[in-house]
Amino acid sequence: MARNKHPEETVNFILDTAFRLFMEKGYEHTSIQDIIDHLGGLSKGAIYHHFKSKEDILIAVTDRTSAASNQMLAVIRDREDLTGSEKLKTIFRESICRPVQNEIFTLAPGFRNNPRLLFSLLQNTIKNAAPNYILPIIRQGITDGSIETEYPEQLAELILLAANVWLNPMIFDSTVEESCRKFMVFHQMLQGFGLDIMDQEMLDRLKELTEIYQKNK
Amino acid sequence: MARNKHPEETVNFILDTAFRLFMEKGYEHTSIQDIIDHLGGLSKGAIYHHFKSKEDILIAVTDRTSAASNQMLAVIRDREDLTGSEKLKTIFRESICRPVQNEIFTLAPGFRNNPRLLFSLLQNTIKNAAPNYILPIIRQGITDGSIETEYPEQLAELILLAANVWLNPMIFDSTVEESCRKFMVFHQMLQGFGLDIMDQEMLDRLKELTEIYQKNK
DNA sequence: ATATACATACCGTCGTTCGGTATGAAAAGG
DNA sequence: CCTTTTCATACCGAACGACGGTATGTATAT
Repeated sequence: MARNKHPEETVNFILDTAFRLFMEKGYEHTSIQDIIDHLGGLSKGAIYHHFKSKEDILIAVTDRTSAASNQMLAVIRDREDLTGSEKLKTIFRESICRPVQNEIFTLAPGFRNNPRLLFSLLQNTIKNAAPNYILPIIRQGITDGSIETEYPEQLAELILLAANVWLNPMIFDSTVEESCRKFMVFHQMLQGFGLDIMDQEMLDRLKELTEIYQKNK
Repeated sequence: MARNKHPEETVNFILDTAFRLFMEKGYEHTSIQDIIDHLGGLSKGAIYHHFKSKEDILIAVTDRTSAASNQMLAVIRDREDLTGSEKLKTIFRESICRPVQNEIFTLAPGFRNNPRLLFSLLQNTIKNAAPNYILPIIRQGITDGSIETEYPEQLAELILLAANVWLNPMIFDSTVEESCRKFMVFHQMLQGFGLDIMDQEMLDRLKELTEIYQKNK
């Protein structure tokens, strides 16, 4: 294949392809040759010129995916017109309501039988999202009186794990009914921490995403 | 190596060795050859005579590990002298207080950087432990008035995920301080569901296990 | 005698490496 | 200003070692 004047296009092309295959077949069941075959002419050398290993591709894929999400989180975190509690609510609404989720949820089976991808999601949740975005918001909530806890770091982790992992229909393959019930329990759990931030709109959207996923799996 | 008159000893030997290596090096970084090298004379033929694949070994390892745990869960589930709430408390105490945990927690790094092993723990928690052991107890708790919820299936999942995964120092590599704080948040979460079942003894034991793990990692 | 416990030689595929080519931009020379 | 040289970079593809897995052989227990 001819040399590309804009190599970042090639990199993005590889990442797009790898992400799709990782989601469809799982990381471990996607070989480098699989990626090459879906790259339309590009070779093994091209891949190993831009990435140093298969694992490196996975890291780049997840970094790129979480970058978009992180930006949304940062914007909400840094707003000055909301209480801590209101910021959390805004984050949950944004997270499930943003249209890009529709695409992702069609890339079934996603995280089922995909330990590596799930693991990287877990890592990103605990090492990045919780301490850098949720924790400052909870701290603000403590200050402005909208959240009460003695352990903001741990609350951030628990809430985010429940929301991002347990409540994610792609991970535990929930039916619409199960998603709905999980949502209610999650709502109750947040109330136990003094947070009343889940509403009907979010539940409806969660049902919608669950349906999209169930149809494509 | 000579033929063993009691082949189940060989099977157990293979499982012991594989489990140790999976915990120490991770499933993906343990090759069949690695296992053979630690088997003292046994060959690849022996392994593939008793197991049909590497994945099959992993399944057998996790089945055997959870079998012991399941038996304890079954005994407590079927007792007739305890309320649902009391059974949950007994399970949590037993889970962390049983001495066998000391051994397991020395097999660091355990689940860190070990997606497959963590994944099988997650699967066992959701597909087996929650519906077969915790759910009946919660149902009983609803009947006897010691637990209140409209969604017993989901509450079982959430509680067990929080306890087995999030609270497990081997998985998220918690310090003693962090374990302690997680315990308090978990306690608060359970209280939000009307359950006041965590006590000082459990916290002390959790600290102890965390220390054991931290020293061996 | 036969089924089983194990050994060994071998296979295809995997991720990765590496010597090589093609290309284009910048520097040097006219 | 045009040409030539230089050099970094994009990409190619054969080859490699290690891997998981299999086929076949052999010895032993029942």
